[in-house]
Amino acid sequence: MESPKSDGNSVEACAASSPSAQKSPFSKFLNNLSPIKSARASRYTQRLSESSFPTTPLVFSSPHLDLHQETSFLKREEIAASSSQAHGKCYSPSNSAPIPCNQKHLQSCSPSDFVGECLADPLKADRAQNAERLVQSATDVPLLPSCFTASEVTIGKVDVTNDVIIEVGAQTLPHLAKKHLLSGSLCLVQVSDDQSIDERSDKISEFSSENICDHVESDDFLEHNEASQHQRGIRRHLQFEATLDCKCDAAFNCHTSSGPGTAVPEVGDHVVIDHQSSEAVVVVNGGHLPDNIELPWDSQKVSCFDQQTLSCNGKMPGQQFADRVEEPSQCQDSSKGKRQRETYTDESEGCKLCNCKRSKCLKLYCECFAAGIYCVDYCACENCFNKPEYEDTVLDIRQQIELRNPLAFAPAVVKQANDSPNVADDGNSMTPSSARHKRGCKCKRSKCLKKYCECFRAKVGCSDGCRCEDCENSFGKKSEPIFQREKKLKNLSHEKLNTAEIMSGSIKGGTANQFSPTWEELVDISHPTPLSHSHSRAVPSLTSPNLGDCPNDSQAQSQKGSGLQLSPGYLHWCSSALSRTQGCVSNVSRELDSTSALCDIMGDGSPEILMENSNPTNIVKAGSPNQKRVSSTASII
DNA sequence: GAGTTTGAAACT
DNA sequence: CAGTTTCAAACTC
Repeated sequence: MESPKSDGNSVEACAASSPSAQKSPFSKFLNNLSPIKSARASRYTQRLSESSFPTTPLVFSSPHLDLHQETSFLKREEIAASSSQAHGKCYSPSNSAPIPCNQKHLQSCSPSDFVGECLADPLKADRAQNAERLVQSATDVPLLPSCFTASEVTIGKVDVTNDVIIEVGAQTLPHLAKKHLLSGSLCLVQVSDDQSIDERSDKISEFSSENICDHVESDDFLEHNEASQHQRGIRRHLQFEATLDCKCDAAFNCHTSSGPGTAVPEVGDHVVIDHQSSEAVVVVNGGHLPDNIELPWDSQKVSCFDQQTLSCNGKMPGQQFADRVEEPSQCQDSSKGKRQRETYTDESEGCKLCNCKRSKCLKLYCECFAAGIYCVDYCACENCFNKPEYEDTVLDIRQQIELRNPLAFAPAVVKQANDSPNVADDGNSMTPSSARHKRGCKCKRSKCLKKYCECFRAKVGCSDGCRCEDCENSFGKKSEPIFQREKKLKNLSHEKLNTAEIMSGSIKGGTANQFSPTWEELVDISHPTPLSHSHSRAVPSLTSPNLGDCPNDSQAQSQKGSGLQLSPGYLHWCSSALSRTQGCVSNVSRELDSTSALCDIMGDGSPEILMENSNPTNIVKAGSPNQKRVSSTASII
C-alpha cells in the first residue's frame, strides 16, 4: 500500500489536528491509505473546510456515558448517529449548553434531555421514541454530512477530564477487527487523560470488540439487519457529481427507508461523503454482521447507503451514482461470469452486478449504470467505464442520457399513494401492489410472468402505462385496452359468425358488420367490474372524454387504448392514477388542466385526495376511509 | 456453460 | 412515432 502524501487538507492533516492522533495508530493507518482513498479523504476534508462544515470534534459530556451499562451501547449509537447527522453538535463537558462549534448547527437538544435520556436507562427507554426524537433532533440540523463511521473516530484530549472527543473525518481504527468495524457504530469511549495514546486506542478497540457486536444484537437490531443485510448487504456507494449544492442533510443521509421505529439499527449506517467528488468514502452498514462472516474486503471499503431513500428536502439528489461493495451474501461467492442476480429487492436496489460486454457499462443496458451505481470487481463486465476513475465520462454520458430521457435514472418503481389492488378483467382484485413501474413494460410473449418483464421483476403489477399484451402479471394485471377488447370481440364475433354459418348452413346478405360489437357490447366487455354496471349510462365515448363519460378506470383505459394515450413514464403513472380517480382524462395536459377543475367539483380543492384514491376500487369499496369523499365524485359522475 | 429467448434501450 | 438493431438479462437445456 502506498503512503499518501499529505496536502495539508487531507484526512491525515485532519487527524493530526488532534494531539493524540499524531502518534496514534490511526495516523499510522493514514499512511497506509491507498492514493485513491487518500485523495477522496483529502477532498472530503477539504470540502468540509470549504463548505463550512464544522470540524469541531463532537464532545459528549461524560456524565451521560455509562460504559458499565452494556445495553447502553445502542443508545450511544443513537446518539452517535444523531450527532453524526448533526455533525458538529457538541456538548459541553461541564454544562448543558452546546459548545458553539458552529452556531448555525447548534440545536436545542441539550445533554440533559438528549444524551441523558438516551443513556440513563436504556433498558427501559423506548427505543423507537428515542430514535424518533433523535432523528428529529438531528434532522433539524442542516447542511451536514449525516453519517460517518465508527472507523472515522479518533479520540483526542480535552481540557476537561473524563470527556471524550470524537473527531470526525479522521481514519479507521486499525485495531478494530473488520467485523467489528462493520458494526458501524460510532463508539464513545471514555478514556482518562493519563492514558497513553496506545492505551486509548486499545481501549477503543477493546470496547468495540467486546461491546459493539454484543450490544448491537438487540432483537430489533438484528431483526432489521438480518433482513437488510440479506437483501441489501453492504455496499459501497459513491455519490456522483458534486452535491455541495445540495448540502441538506438528506443528501448525506445514509439511513435506510425504515421509519423511526427502526431507526435504532438504521443509525448505524454511516457514510463519509467526499463532497468534492461526491463520493462516499466510507460507509459502514447499519450494524452487525454475524461473527462467522469474514468479509473479503478491506473494512475501509465497506460502505453503503440506501440511495433510494435519499432525499434532499424532499428532492432526490439529482445524481446519485454510487460505488459499492458487494453483498456478502450474494456477491461473496460471485465470480466473474454468470451468477445469480438479485436485481430488484423490496426496499433497495439490491446487489446489482452487470455482465456487459459491449456497452462499456455506460448505457442503460448496464444495470449498474442504470441503477446509478458504479460497477464493482464482482461485475463480469468488460471494458467497463462505469468506475470512479472515469467519473467525468460517466457523468457526461449520464447527462446525455438524461437529456434524452429525464426520467432515465429515476427510480424504476414508483410507489403508489395507497396500497390498492389492481383489478383484473374479471373484476377480481389482484395482488395488492403499492407500486408501479415508472415506464411500464411492453412484454409480448412473457405475459408479464417472467423476469423479462420489468414490472414483474420489480414485483409490481402492470399499470395502464404498460403496453404489454396478454398481461398475466401475478402482481396485478393491467386493464385491457379497448382496442384489444374490440379485437377480441371481433374475433369472438367472427367465431359466432362462423358458428352461425355452420349452424345455419348458410348466411345470406349479411356482413360481418352485422355482428360487429355494438357499443353496448363494448361497454359490457370494457366494464367487467361491478362498478361499471353502476355507471352503465356512461357509454365509453371515444370522442368526448369528459369526466362524466369516463367514470372508471376501464373507460379511462379505453380512451387510452383508442389512441388517447398518456405519455409514458412516471408522470404517466402519477397522472394515470389521477385520471383513474377523476374518471378519465385523455392526456397529460388534460389531466393537469382538469385537476383544478375536479378539485372545484369536489369542493375541497385537495388534489392529493385524488392520488390517495387513485384506484377505482376505492370508489365502491365499503368501509374505505376515503369512501365518502370519493363517492361524492362518483355521485357527480 | 452454451445457446436461446426476451424485451429494454438505442438507433434510424 | 414506428420500425429495426443492439444489448444484456433471463431462461432453457
